[in-house]
Formats: sequence, structure tokens, C-alpha cells
Amino acid sequence: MLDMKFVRENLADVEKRLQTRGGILDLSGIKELDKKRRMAIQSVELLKAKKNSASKEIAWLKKENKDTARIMAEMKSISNQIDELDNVVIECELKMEEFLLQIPNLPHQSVPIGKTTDDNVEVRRHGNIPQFAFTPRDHSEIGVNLGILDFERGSKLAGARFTLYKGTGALLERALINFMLDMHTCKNGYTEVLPPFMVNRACMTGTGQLPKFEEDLFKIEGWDHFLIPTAEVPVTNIFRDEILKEDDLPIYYTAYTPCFRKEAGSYGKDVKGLIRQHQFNKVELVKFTKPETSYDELEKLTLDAEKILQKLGLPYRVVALCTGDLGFASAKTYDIEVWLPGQNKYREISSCSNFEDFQARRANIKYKPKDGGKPRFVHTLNGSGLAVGRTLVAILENYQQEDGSVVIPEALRQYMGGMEKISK
RNA sequence: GGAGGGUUAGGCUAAUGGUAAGUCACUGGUCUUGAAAACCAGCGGGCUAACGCCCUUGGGGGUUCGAGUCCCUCACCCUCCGCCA
Repeated sequence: MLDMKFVRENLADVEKRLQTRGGILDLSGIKELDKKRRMAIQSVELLKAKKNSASKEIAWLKKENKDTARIMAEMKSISNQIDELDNVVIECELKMEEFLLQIPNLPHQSVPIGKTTDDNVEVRRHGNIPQFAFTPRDHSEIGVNLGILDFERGSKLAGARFTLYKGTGALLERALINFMLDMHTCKNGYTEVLPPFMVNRACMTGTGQLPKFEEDLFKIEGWDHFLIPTAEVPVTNIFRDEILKEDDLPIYYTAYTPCFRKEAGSYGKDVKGLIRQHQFNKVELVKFTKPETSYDELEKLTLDAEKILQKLGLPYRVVALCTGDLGFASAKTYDIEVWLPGQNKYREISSCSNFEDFQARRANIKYKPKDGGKPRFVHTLNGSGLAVGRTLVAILENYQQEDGSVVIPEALRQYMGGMEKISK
């Protein structure tokens, strides 16, 4: 959520920057509401001051056993006026909040202007694309042939976009989760947390999934809870409605969770294989920082995610998302895309974002500056480190051998009982 | 599922229906060679050019001139019983 005061004082600039995201935004309605609200507040506060002093007077008159009928009648009518004006104020505030909750974050100045994924800017590449002496197969073919992925039974159990991992496939997924968590906790300085996999409405509103994107979420029947679409939601909300100490910052958390997404609007896309599932595993990185350091922290967080791919020997590139491709709550996002030989292209495996104070304002997460000043909103960041299913896809495709077997990356072997290769 | 208890500012904790008192922590100041102690001030949000004023006792509603306090309702937390991994 944007700061109303900032919006009021920078209306034209805010409109202009939001327009770079696509979609047309007219903020004049909110400006009117803001004006109406402030006028009502000014008049109602005069009446309230009057009421307060009159109440004291009544208490005093009663003590003295004097007549209070006249002043009490007068106060009755003032109370009614206060009620009316208070309602005007509340109505304005509700409408403004409803409006503000629908407005996406302002893109950071460094974000490239553009409309679609084609306008994203490649920042760097790492690793060499593997050359095959044969036509590389796609991960679903490799996985099914090795008997480690079962898409048919997955859909028997839960429908399309669900997969059953078997044997070494299940082990590989678990090994990846452990490998990633160990890297982030032991080498990169994150604290592991294991949050609830379903959360209440306040959490979803705090990180920006609600109220706008309810159709993308799985809701629990008969309860105002939702399955989490990413660990970002419960982990960022850990400090909702709290005031942290400046010395506590920055806070680094990492969490493994499954993620549940309806994938509304993606009909026909990536229907085959593991790329787009209703349930997938992810290891997430979340940071709470001071405003001054959040962009440095974004660079570091992105590198922490990249280290996983480097250790696994998977080639990738990093792209800076353009304004039109930016997520709702994000001010700046780097996507990390891993090379998939089966598709002969780079595919997103991580998305690292700085939300600045957008989520912190919605979730009311503050810190108290050391110098005793007023509490300020923290900046929140997060990134996948990494999407586990897609990492498994990348390993199967990049490490496949002509005979259909798959070599296990060196870094992962200690997590798989020393196994070096997956074969039939 | 049943019974009971609870929610006051960053933490803790008061308040016969008369307009939120204290305390601890924290920050700044005074004092000091320095520190501690002591003392003073600040430490939720909003409106205003400013002086100041208004709001804030989990959310919403009601009674009242006036509600932390009384009534209704919802949410969340805790304890016990039942069931259960």
C-alpha cells in the first residue's frame, strides 16, 4: 500500500510512475476523498473539543448539585452532529483504503521501462550451456522413463497439475530441499523457520495477495483461511503488527514450504511436466531491513539464490524485470532463469524482489530507530532460493546422459547416500 | 464438540459510569574526567502554516450528557474435559 501523504504530495509523479506498469490509473477520486476527509475532521474535532469540556463541566455541576438539564440537552444534539461527521470521515477512509489496497507499488527508478517480458533486461549470465551429442529429452520423458515421476497417477490422485514423485525422484526432491536450507543457514546467514502452510486473511492482505488476487488462491471451505501460495506470506507476516528494534535489523529468514496456486488464467500453458503445478515445493528467502540498505540487500539476496545454481552447476541468467512485468507489490525484481535443454531456453526458477515499505505498511511492520525517533516502516524483500521442482527439472535435463540416466551433481551426493547417478 | 478465563501504549500493570494512573525497557538532556546513579523530557495515530486540538483500552454495534467500566456480537489467546496424529 502506498502512503497517502506521499500520494497527496506527489500526485502527478505517482500517476506517471504507475502508468509505466501498463493499465491506466486515475487518482483524482482519491484526491477528492482525501480533501473531503480532512474537511470533515477539522469540523468534527471542534465539536469534540466542545463535548469534552462540557462533559467535565457536567461532572463538576453534578458534584455541586446544580442543574445540568440545559447543558445535557445541548450536548445531546452536539453528539448527534459528531456521529454524522464521524460517519463521513469513516466512509472516506474506508473508500480510500479500498482504493489504496488496489494500487500496485511504485517501480524503483532503476527499473527498466517496458511493457512485456520482451522488455526485460538481461543483467548477467553464468555457466556454459551443455552441448549434447544426441537430442536432449525433456524432463517429463526422462523422469517417466526412470520411473521417478508419475504424472498419470498424480492426476488420478488430485487432477491435472499434480505429480507423484517416486523412489529416487522423491529422494532427489528432499535432497534439494535439505541442500538449499543448509546452504542458506550455514553459509549465507539465514535463520530457518517452518511456518504454517495455511494463513488467515490478514496475512494475505499484508503481503498483497488480497484483496486483488483471491481467485489465484486455494481457500479453506468454511473457514477464512487460505493455503499459502509462497512462504513469503507466513514468513513476512511473522512480524505483522510489531515494532522491531533497529539493532534487530537486518533479519534473514529462510523457509521450506509447499506452495499452492490455482494458476488461474494459465490454461494451456506448461500443461506437461513439472513446470507449472498446483502444489510445488520452494525454499524461500525473506529479509527485513532498514530502508537505507534494502537495495544492497536485494543484490545480496539475489546472489544467495544464484549460489545454489552455481553449486549445482546449472547455467542461468539474471534479468531485471521491466515496469510492465513487475509483480503487484514489488518495487524492483530480478528473475533468475535456469537453462532447460529440453525446452532450449531459460526458464524462471527464482524471483527476487524488494517491496520497500509496501508490504510493511499493509502488514504494519515497523522498527524503532536507535536515536529515539518515531517508529518507521521496515523494508521487506524476498526471493526463491529456489523453486525446488524446477531445480529438479533443470538437473534432469542438464545432467541427462544418452542412455537415459542422469548424473547427480557433486554437491547433492552427500544428501543422497553418496549416489552418483540415477538409472533404471 | 463442551466448560471456564482473558485481550489497556514496546513489555508489565492500575482505574465506585466522570474522560486512561503507574512501572520497566528504550532515546535524548542535565550533572560527571568518563561511566553509573539521580533528576527532567520524549517514547501509538491523525488534523493544523503554527499555537494547539482530536483520536487510541482486540474488532463492530447498543445504552448514556458522558463507556476501559454496563449490554449485544465477532475475532483471537489461554486453561480444563472429550476426541485425535
